[in-house]
Amino acid sequence: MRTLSSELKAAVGKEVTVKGWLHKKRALGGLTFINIRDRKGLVQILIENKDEVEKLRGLQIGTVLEVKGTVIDEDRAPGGAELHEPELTILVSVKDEPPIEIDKPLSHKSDNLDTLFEYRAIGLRNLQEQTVFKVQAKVLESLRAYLIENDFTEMNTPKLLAEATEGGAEVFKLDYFGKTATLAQSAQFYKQMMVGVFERVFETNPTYRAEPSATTRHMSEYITIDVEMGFVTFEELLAFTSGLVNRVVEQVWDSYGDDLKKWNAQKPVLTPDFPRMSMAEVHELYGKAHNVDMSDEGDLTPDEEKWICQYAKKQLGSEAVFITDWSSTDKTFKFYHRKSAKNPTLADRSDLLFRGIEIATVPMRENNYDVLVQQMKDAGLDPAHEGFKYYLQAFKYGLPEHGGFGMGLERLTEKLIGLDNVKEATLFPRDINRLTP
RNA sequence: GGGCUCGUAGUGAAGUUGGCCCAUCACGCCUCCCUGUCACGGAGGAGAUCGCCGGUUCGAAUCCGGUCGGGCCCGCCA
Repeated sequence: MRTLSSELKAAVGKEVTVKGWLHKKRALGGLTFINIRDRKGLVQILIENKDEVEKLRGLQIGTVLEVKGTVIDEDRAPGGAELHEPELTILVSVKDEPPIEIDKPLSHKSDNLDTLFEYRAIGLRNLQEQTVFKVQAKVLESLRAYLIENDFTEMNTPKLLAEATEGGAEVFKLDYFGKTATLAQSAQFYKQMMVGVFERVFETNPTYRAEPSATTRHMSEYITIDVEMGFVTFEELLAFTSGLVNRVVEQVWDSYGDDLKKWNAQKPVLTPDFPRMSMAEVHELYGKAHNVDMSDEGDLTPDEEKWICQYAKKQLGSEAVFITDWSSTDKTFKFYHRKSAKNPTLADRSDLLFRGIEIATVPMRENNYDVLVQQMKDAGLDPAHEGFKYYLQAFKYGLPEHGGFGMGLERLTEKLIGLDNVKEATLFPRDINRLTP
């Protein structure tokens, strides 16, 4: 029977067997301490027998071990217990030393990220590094729970598509049995179609963009938390999204608050329902503060996103803020967005900014078939095109008022922890320069 | 796509107004000492043709040209 590091304290006095990786060795002469890493953490083992210490000669960190020993209650040991009089069995001997540290903080300087990714499989054995992805898994777990509690059906839609028709981003093209296929730039069409079936749907799957971007916030493959809900008003949608982010933050800090201290991560200050600021308001405030005229800008500049988040934190008491009142007459308007009933030159759209970056677009969709077809035509698209045919079916045969969002999982993880680059929050990042490991 | 910037042992850094440098420091590694470490401590040691190619020079990690590979910002985009 294998005992895990987390179960050690409860097994005081017993003889147990632990299995894991040699994580650290400290030889003090007659005393040698080693740490064994397993999926729950570390076990400290005190070795006094010289023959047992000799078994490790020539073996490096990463060696897979089985250790039988007696659990001793010991205040001086991490976790309050350790193994004594151990008998070591080498399961996998490792003679090559790891290329990067696994027991010291790794450099996350932008110049060194390449090294981090080059040795990703080893570097992540570092307990501090693991935290990033434990947090990310918790983000997914908690938002999934929140969505399921709210009657959402989880689904998976195809990522291999016949053609790019959504517009906007560049897409990847690949050979598909002689035809040209594209990789999905979003689940947009499918999640809307499924509103007509399940009312509330979500998925957390990869999204592909072929944009030649080289920034700290873009990748060519990333996970989108795609959520779509029917019979919802714009206000209800924004409130629901606020609730989801709040829930994620609470659960992440409940589970990993201690580990996050090592990253100097501060728990986000949030209001239950995030504040809203209009695009015009942001341009004006930023313009005044920087003595520039932003009124002609349709979108937010990266610097505005950073600035307005600091403003919202100080003035509105929230590190998350919705930017509303987007134009419906410039390129930021997509044909599937809904124009505002009160003012048709604006769209019922909002971007969710968090800690200086856009983490989600949260718009209402045009659900009237005739209006949607007209907006397609206005955008220079052909509603009769095969790429739109199946999408439009859903509307023709009845789709209620609906809206949703696409939230970037890695960006959310990055900002929760306070990392500087979205790639640090990605297990194996894909960007314009990197396709491996 | 545009601008800027970086490349020195396995890792992270110093040196970059040419010569004190066949290259310095820390971590890691090897040998030895050390009975409570937990970023253990101490002594010693190995490990780098300074990304690559060419040029200038008596002399190049350092200057110049080219080239390869990163990074940051902007644009695109989410």
